[in-house]
Amino acid sequence: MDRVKIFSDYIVQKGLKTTNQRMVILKTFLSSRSHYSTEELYLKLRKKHPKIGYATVHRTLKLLAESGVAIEQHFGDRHARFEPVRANRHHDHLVCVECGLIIEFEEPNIRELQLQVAAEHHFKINNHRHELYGLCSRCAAK
Amino acid sequence: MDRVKIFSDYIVQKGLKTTNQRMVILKTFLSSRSHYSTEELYLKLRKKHPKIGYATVHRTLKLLAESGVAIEQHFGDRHARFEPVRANRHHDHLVCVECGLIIEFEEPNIRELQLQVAAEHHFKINNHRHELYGLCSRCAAK
DNA sequence: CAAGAAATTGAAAATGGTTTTCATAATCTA
DNA sequence: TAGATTATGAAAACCATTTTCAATTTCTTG
Repeated sequence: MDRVKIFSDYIVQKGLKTTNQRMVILKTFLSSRSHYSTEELYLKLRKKHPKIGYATVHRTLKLLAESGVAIEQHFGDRHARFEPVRANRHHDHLVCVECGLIIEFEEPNIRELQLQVAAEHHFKINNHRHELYGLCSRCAAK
Repeated sequence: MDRVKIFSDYIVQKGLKTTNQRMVILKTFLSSRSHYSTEELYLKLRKKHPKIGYATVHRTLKLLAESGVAIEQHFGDRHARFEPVRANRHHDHLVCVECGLIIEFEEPNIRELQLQVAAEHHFKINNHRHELYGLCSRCAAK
């Protein structure tokens, strides 16, 4: 289903309101590269929509996460990042600690092993975090 | 090698000083359950050593991490946690989102797959984070 | 062993990302 | 379209973390 619709439905279902700001934020969020921090998205939005406040961006990102359109991530640095939910729901990340490059990868065998481990410990897994930190080829070459 | 010695050596090598506070913090840190947050350790220490300040605990934990005796972790909640380094250096975590239970596990096959993925993307991995979040058997049963 | 240099400590203040407050504005219901 | 409710933006509050600074402790050197 279209992610805009998912969000709209969530808004209605919760008795919230559809505002210009929310739609602008959602579209900008969906249309660009992933892994936005609140500040990055705020700065980007400000160019075309100087009146949108930081708090609104922040609240909307939280709302996007709530509605299932975005996922909140916490990489090593201090700020949260938000990533649009896409078809390949389950992927993990390679993060370059030097330049900040983030590469997504999917490895079904890892998934399988995760489930196995969880079963061994009688855990019921809701979500997970799996990130590999290091140097990308470019930074390693320096 | 003994972890107290590793730390002492680090202190000397860096031209720092061996203080009572540092030794007390180190020993308490090593002698108890893992995964302390700064505040938890501070509160625990305060019972027997009421004069140790929060800042000192914080600085010492950072120092422990620097010296390789501790590893700084960031789980979902907002504060950092520190874990003593042990023999099974490479392990991952199962975290119960309900009661906070943390179980460590090791799965060599996952490690292998990680290396493989990194190689595919020409990444040089320094460290990683791998956590599975969900409900432990006890909480799932409720 | 004592004195001086240098590092450490603890309390309080600063920092910085995140979250909340509050008056005003916009949306939506009836 | 009015009235009720939610959203917005700016500023303030929050809170874990980090830094500052005067006083204290450690350690080196004479």
